[in-house]
Amino acid sequence: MSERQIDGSAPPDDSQTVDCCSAGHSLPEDAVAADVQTLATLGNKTRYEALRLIAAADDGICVCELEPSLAVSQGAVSQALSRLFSAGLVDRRKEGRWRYYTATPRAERLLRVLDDTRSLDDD
Amino acid sequence: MSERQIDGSAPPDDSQTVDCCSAGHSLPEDAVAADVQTLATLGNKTRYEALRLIAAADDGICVCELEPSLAVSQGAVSQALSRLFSAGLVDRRKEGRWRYYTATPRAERLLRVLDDTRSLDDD
DNA sequence: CGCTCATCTTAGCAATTGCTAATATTAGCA
DNA sequence: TGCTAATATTAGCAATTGCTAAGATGAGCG
Repeated sequence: MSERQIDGSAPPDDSQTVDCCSAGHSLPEDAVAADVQTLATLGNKTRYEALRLIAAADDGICVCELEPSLAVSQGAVSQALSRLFSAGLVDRRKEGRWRYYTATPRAERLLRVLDDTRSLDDD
Repeated sequence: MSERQIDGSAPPDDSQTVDCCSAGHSLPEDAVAADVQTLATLGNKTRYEALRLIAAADDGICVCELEPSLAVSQGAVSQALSRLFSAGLVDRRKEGRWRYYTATPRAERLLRVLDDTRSLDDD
């Protein structure tokens, strides 16, 4: 049975966390989708490391420089960068034959929080 | 062909971004793995929304309260919470028959950065 | 004790992901 | 213009994921 109702002992009081029919967190549906997309993009070793390398380079870095560090094929690197771009985590500029990638402020702040909280518990 | 070398025109100067054999970002392998794990955990709608709900509740929230808001089975909710816990994004305490979940500082800071940078570009 | 509720665990499967290999595109250069 | 280097795109496949359904576990209560 999954009738979810309490017989005599009530679980917690939901007078403030619940709005009308169930608990809510008040975030527009598309903001959620965008965040999930962003996080899923970074939740992959190739893309995460690509972003780290990009963020570590001061003035942008091109695909051909990234390739030797990421242990995947050229096509995979290109796919990773496209995905980072769609997620708003990198910007890119074309220069001659090369395409230079830079980290967006959003990406930089995310990386910073990860570093700041890795084994710490400040707030 | 994948011989990756420049004939006459050098791509960028890699005198500072490259260390010895290729570009590096100087993060221990297990820190990378942990971060990727954390991000992948949040890169899923069910788990992301679960964390949002948990973070929105002041004093913890139990599974039975989460269930109606997340459009998945009870088992799936439980799995989501376990994953959030392993990733260090929530803490849990047992109280009577119920299990209460709270967000960790790390989780709270991640959510805050997401909110702060959603459509903005400050740094 | 035996029952019921809250939660967790597991097996199994459909859907999604991430890669490689191959091919396309675009820009400089001879 | 034709060649080559840099990057992007695509198809296809193995591996992983996320869910449901079913059963297991553990705590309170009569």
